[in-house]
Amino acid sequence: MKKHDQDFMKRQNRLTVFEIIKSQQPISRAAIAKQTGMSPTTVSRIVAELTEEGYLLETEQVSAGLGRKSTLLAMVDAAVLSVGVELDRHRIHIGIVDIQGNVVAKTDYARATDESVNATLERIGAEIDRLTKSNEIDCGRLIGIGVGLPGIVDNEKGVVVFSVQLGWKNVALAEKLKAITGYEVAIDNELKVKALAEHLKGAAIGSSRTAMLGFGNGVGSALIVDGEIDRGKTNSAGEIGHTTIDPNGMMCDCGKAGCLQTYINIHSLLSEANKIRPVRTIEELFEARRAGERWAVYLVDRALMYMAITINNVVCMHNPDTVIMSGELTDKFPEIYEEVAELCIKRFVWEPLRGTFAIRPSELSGQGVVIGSGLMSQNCFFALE
Amino acid sequence: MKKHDQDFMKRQNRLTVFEIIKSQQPISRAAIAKQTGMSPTTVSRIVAELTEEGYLLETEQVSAGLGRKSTLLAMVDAAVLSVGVELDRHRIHIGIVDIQGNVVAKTDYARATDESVNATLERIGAEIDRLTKSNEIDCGRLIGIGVGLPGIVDNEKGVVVFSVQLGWKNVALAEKLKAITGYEVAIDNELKVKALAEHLKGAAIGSSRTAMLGFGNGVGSALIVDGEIDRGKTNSAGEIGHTTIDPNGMMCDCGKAGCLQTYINIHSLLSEANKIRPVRTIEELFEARRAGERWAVYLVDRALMYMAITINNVVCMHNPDTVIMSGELTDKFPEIYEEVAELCIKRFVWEPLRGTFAIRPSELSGQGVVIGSGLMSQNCFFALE
DNA sequence: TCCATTATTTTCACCAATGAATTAAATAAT
DNA sequence: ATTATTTAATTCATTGGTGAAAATAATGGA
Repeated sequence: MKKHDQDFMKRQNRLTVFEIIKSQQPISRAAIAKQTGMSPTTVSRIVAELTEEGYLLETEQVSAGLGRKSTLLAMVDAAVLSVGVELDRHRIHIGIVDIQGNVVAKTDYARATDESVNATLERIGAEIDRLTKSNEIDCGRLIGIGVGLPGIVDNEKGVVVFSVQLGWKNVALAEKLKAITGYEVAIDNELKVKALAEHLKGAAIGSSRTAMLGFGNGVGSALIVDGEIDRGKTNSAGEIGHTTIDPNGMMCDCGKAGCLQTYINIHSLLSEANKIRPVRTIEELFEARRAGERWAVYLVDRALMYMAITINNVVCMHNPDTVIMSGELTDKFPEIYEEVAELCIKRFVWEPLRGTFAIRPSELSGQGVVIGSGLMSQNCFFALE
Repeated sequence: MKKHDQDFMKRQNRLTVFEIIKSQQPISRAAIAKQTGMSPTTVSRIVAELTEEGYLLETEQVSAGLGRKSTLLAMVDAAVLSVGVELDRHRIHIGIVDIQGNVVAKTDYARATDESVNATLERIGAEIDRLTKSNEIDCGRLIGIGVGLPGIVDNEKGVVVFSVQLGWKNVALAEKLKAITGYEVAIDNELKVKALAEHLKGAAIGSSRTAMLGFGNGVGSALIVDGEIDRGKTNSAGEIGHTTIDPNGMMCDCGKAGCLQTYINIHSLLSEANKIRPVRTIEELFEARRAGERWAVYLVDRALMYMAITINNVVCMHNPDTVIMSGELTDKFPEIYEEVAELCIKRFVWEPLRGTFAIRPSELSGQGVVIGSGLMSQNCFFALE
């Protein structure tokens, strides 16, 4: 429970006006007043402030029937910029993201899997520097850096608690990167920020409850409730890779039997396939399936079935209005989306829940993490300031 | 996004002070000021108001070391009363609940399973009337009625969307009961209010993320996040009875194969048992298991295993700090609690999640719904007023 | 032209919260 | 016992955001 003083009240109202303009622009002062219940006085004052500070712009005048025309307001997209970083084992993507989630500049490069934390961060710092300079970014408008990475991440403390993929444990990433770059740094799990990106700019715009599923190397889920990332008590919400799907099933790397990820994971699929025939890539496996080879059909069909089951189980627990499928599997083989969605609804979803949600493919796959982490860091900024 | 004006600010601060006193009483004005960051002036004014209105009481003076003694403040428990109703197929429990969740008066009676909605509500109204009169309850302090029942319930609209157990569909329960009694009525799913009760007064006090599991006739879960019931987009969050646990498994009543509830449900267990030997009650089944009869051991062990799996899966998705086991099965056979909890942690929980949560048996089983629904209706009151 | 209508700005009063100063009541030091 | 110190609570004046009403602006229609 927070103290509510005049200052807090003002900041909240500013934020409200700001968010409305951001999402409904162009919009008039009067419309904002009507929608929020604030007095026109207040809206005008806040708008004047925000304009003064360079966040807003009056665009055209429009007549809404009778009476004086309204003056429409719009965001100055470049008024707030942030950096979004996708930090993966093999590759790093960096982008400059504006207030609307547009990527105004970007770069990416390979990362050596054995590179140290410090070396990785130094390089990121240098690349951000290069990127801002070569694109003549107004660094005065750059308010922070967001980083999305695989693993359990403590957003509040800015610490990577545990990342199997990166091999990191209790790394004070935000602090270190801030020391290097000078910017505020917000970090989070990559699937969670990706979900945020889809909610703000992708396939889940307007959704008040978005469940994101990631099928790739590992299985994960993330939930956005009323625009907020649901992180769980210890930042592990959505770690569904180790939900038990078959207590008598295959052994998982984690030492338990029947973990979900054992049946969907690209890595697992390949190692299962290799018991039958040498298969190097997931593409080969899907090719063999298309060719109708029994073992490939079996393996992939089973994976798709478990994907459908996962969607159903997530829906039962979370009751979302939108489910987004994403990850390496759906990126590489977009045709499976329809198959899984149909299978899920026809075979697994309980009748009363049918029609309460939509299943959609990710729309930002390539840039989701960059956009999401960039926007997340902007949220942190506005929450504080 | 809500409008923040002075009035809102005042109500929020009042609420903050109120909640702190409720949960930390007896406490001094100074301590509240320190904790909230409000000025002593503000706290004093709010306390004066609340005292004036009869909600608070100065108790004793206590010296906290040096300086002037603090005057401790406490709630007047009977200042706010509400009615909690547990509405089940066969039986109805009614209680008068004070602000601390104490049941100050109660009654219960059988309900004919074919009784109409109106007859059921008329009877509830009459019983509430009788209860308040015979216990000399100050009806001026009675601010509302809360009802907990099985099924999908739209709390906001006050409508029972769908209840298999009661055979109701789209019943405007809150409206009807308000028309009969004159009191404000808040309704919700029984497991959800039970979770709220455990959070406020039972096994999950102090938890910021409580997952409640109900194992009985049907399987369900409920989640309390920061003291708020998580209802989902269409009030179906936690409907885990129809999560798919074995795609090639037994048929469920719902027409799908391998639903979780098919393996845990008391009804299912009995019908499975009866394929082998006539068994009338769940007690007989457990008795047979204790006697070491193979088929009974198999059926019950399988149910317990799926209960353990359910806990694991809920933990993976929600990442709670506390998991509460409740329901007819754990009420009747409390010994299974240890067995399930141990099995869950040893066999199913992923290493990084171990130690992040506690599994506890419900502490309010008999009165959870009455207390929870009563307290829920009080929350609604304070949120509005 | 004048009037009704709607949008925006200006002026001003209101009031919740705050901070400084004060009063109250205790303990510690002398 | 007396004084200094510490903490609690109250009193009073100030601050600042908001809302209400009036003023101003701009438009379409009679």
